[in-house]
Amino acid sequence: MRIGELSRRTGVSVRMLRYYEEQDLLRPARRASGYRDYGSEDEAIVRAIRSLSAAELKLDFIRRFLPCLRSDGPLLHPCPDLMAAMEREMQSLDDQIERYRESRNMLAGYYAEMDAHA
Amino acid sequence: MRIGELSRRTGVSVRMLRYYEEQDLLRPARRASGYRDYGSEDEAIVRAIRSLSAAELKLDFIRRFLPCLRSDGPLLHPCPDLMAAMEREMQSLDDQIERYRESRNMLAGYYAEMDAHA
DNA sequence: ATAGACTCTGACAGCGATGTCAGGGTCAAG
DNA sequence: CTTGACCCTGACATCGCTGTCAGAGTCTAT
Repeated sequence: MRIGELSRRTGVSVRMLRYYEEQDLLRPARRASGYRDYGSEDEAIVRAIRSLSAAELKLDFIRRFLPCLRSDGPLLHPCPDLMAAMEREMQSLDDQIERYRESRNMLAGYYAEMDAHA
Repeated sequence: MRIGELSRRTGVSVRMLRYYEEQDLLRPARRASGYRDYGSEDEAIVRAIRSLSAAELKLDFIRRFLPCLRSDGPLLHPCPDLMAAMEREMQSLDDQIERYRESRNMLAGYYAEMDAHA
């Protein structure tokens, strides 16, 4: 499929799809015309990328998961470096979640206070 | 106190303290020399700002809480606009937390898979 | 063949939070 | 009075992601 269709299907802008390629996250085939030609597995990849980057994982980091994400690709063998990076990343996600919780509570506190004074 | 001391106490860079002022979050007095002169309540404000912005609340939004944060200031009366904004913000924090959870789980899944293949 | 929708590349702009540098005052201790 | 630490302003740079624009092909349906 061409880029427009993939964009429609995934809700990711054409611009970003090109950017993903630039970042080496996608490698669509090219037609004679130069048009990008995406396979159906790319749709799943794009969705996975969105999920991961919705939690502020950098594309730089996500790229290292490509072998995991590509269903057809070789199984990712356990690379110690990558696993260590993942641990750090998970820890940092946990921390971030905790910070979000605190902020949420802080907001809720102010909110309740205001509400009481209403 | 001068800016350097406040910076040391809060762990916030001098640059950022000036930036906060630029964003109208702090309004230190000025000495004849032009030096900023912070009061002790500013320390608490800076900490609160850090907490809130650690959860990616924009300074633009945090600014609206200033009357809440300033202990000496007038009690914030319940402004419907602000309360609506807070609701949106809390909702968006909840969403964000959820996304982080999903990503964390996704990562954990990959991690476990790798570990199993080790 | 022509219009209209689609695609290409390349470049520049903007977000918000930060760092950093330059050129210049201020102040306290020796 | 000089030195060193501190402060001032203003500006430019960076990060990653995203939009947008321009100029130029491509493709499809009439």
